[in-house]
Amino acid sequence: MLDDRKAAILRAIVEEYIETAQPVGSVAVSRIPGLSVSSATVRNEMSVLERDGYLIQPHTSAGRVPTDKGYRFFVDSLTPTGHLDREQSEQVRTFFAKAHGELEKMLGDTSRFLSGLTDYAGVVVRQGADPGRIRSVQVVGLSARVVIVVVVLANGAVEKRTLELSEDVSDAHVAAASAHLARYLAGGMMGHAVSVPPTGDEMVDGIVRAAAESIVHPSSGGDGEPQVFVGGAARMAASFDAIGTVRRVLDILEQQYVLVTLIRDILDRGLSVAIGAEHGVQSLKDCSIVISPYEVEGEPAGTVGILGPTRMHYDQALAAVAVVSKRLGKALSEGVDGR
Amino acid sequence: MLDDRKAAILRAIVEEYIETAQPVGSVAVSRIPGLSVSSATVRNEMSVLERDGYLIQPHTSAGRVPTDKGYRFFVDSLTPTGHLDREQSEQVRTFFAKAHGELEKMLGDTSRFLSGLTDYAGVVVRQGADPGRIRSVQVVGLSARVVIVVVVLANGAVEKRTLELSEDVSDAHVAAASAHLARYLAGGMMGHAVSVPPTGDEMVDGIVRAAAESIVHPSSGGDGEPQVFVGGAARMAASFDAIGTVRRVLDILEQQYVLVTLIRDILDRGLSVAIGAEHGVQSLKDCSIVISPYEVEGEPAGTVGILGPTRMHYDQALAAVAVVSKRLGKALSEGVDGR
DNA sequence: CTTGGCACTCAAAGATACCGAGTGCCAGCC
DNA sequence: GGCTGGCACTCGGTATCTTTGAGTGCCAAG
Repeated sequence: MLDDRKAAILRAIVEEYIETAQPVGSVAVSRIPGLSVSSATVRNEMSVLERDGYLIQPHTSAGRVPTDKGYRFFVDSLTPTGHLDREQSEQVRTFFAKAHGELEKMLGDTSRFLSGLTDYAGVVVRQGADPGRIRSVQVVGLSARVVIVVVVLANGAVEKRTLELSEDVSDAHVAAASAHLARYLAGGMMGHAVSVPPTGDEMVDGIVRAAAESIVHPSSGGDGEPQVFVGGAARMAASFDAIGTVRRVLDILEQQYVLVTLIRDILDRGLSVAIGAEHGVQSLKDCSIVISPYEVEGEPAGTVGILGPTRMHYDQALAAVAVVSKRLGKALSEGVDGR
Repeated sequence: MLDDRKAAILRAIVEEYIETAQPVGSVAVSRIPGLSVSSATVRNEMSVLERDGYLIQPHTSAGRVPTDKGYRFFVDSLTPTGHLDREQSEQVRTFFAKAHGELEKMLGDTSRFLSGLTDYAGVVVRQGADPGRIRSVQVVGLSARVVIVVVVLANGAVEKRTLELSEDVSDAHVAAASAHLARYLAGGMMGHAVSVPPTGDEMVDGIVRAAAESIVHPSSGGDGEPQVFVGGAARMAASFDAIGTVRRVLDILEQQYVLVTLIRDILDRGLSVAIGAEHGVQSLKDCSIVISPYEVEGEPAGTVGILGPTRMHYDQALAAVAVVSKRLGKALSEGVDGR
């Protein structure tokens, strides 16, 4: 749809604009090596590219700036090298060598690390259902009607669900339910249906049913919702000079629900990059998101991503996100750090 | 140290400046009701206040702006009404009526709520040691050398500590240690020393000792460090117009360690407000912090606070922070929401 | 001690001119 | 037909200068 020369010109303009944040003029483009045409020719091509919606002019007598469509073409035509430069690879290596600690801490650290690596904001979303193998289940009574279910997964994650029961239960009931659940759920997978046979005691079975339900159905109760970790939000401030833009973007970064929806949306569309207004969020029209899901033990467990200005270094961002998601998945699959 | 008239003039200037963010001139001050002096007199007084370090002039032929010392005088002379206005009280009521869920979620929500209430950034710090009564202790093996200790507290909080042992242990050892710890620690207080008698089995005792240590000594292992929740960081962007300032402040808000140290420092000095450069953090020289510790079941459990520009509405901030810390402590003391 | 008066200062806001990067278009050339 | 050099034109950005007015400091008189 774009002949070679137009494509080359468009790519050059996008690259130049990403680098300088200044509208790109025909003379600058005509100077790129490998394209030996005069600036007049470039001008003609550029005006076609503008007519077709790949570029716009901020005003007459200024150079051109890529539109979302222009960036999209650029990103799609990117040969995914998937390689970081030497220094960055080194950073990734040291980070994951040192990475350790609780799951949440690890994910938070990863978001900050991603941000430092790319100089944009880093995001890590942990999907609600942790697909780990259940290592232990325990029910603890807090008051006459409230019990808490604590599940320890093989990777060291601890899930808790607070349950409110419909009638008072005794400590003996709770203990019986705890033992019963432990017997039937240990070794199973979090979020998978498991049938737990009744014990015969109606009180105990009530607790067992509620607890099993809360484990199988991640959305019910507890912190079953996805967790979001945002790191390096401050770096967004450096990417924009309009204070209003910064504010709007930070605002979105705090609304975890919006972020999660947004990321899920991009994944559902089979994309790994969303540019400017492609995602529906008005406040992020000057931003792009680059994401990559990660898997723990072969099961999708979450997503890592980067939020930056539309004029971001897509190649680096894509590579960074890909590498980090892979390493993160691997690190988490290995279970706790001590092994 | 300041006569009545100077104090009145200084207060008027601070109030006016907080309201308008513009240097305050002598004419504006001379118009305040209750002070019937001419602008010339005010000018004389103002030049004395400047000499004494309460005010500065951005440049000749501009009005005056309060210094940190000026704000300090203002804050110290504030009669603490401790009352929020009608609408805000209403907001606090509804928030705490609806507030529920996991402890972490609750604290995060509180930080966001504080931010919404005051229009500055909200901060909640949870001190490392949760002083709750221990409801249950369990040790779960993750691999041959790694075990995780899960403690459920009476208020529904779940603490975990990952331990790496010096030698391989069997499941039987872990189970024995778990049972032994449960017997001796249940009912005790988190963070308090408890003597657990040896079992005689050296393997089991090794686990028991390590686990007990991690519970008693909150700093060792696990997520014993204080947790920080920051809400409404985006609102900081509205308070400043220099993009650099916004960046620096956001940066600090992400460095949890700095925040914790800073807040502890203020508390140690017996203050509840730190203005501008009073705290040592250079990046926050244009910010003030208003804090108030909260207690759960009579024991200090953390701190809530607000970070805003030095020209913040101190009376409202102080009242908001005081009310929220009290209500938060109460809400957490009541234990889980279901009761 | 207070006050009105007055000269002085200086940032901010306009006004004006200029510069130059960049465009569009055209006529000539390959 | 497509490419190119040339040229007139546009228009945002910068620099310079002026004006304006809020605000000060000081002084002499009340």
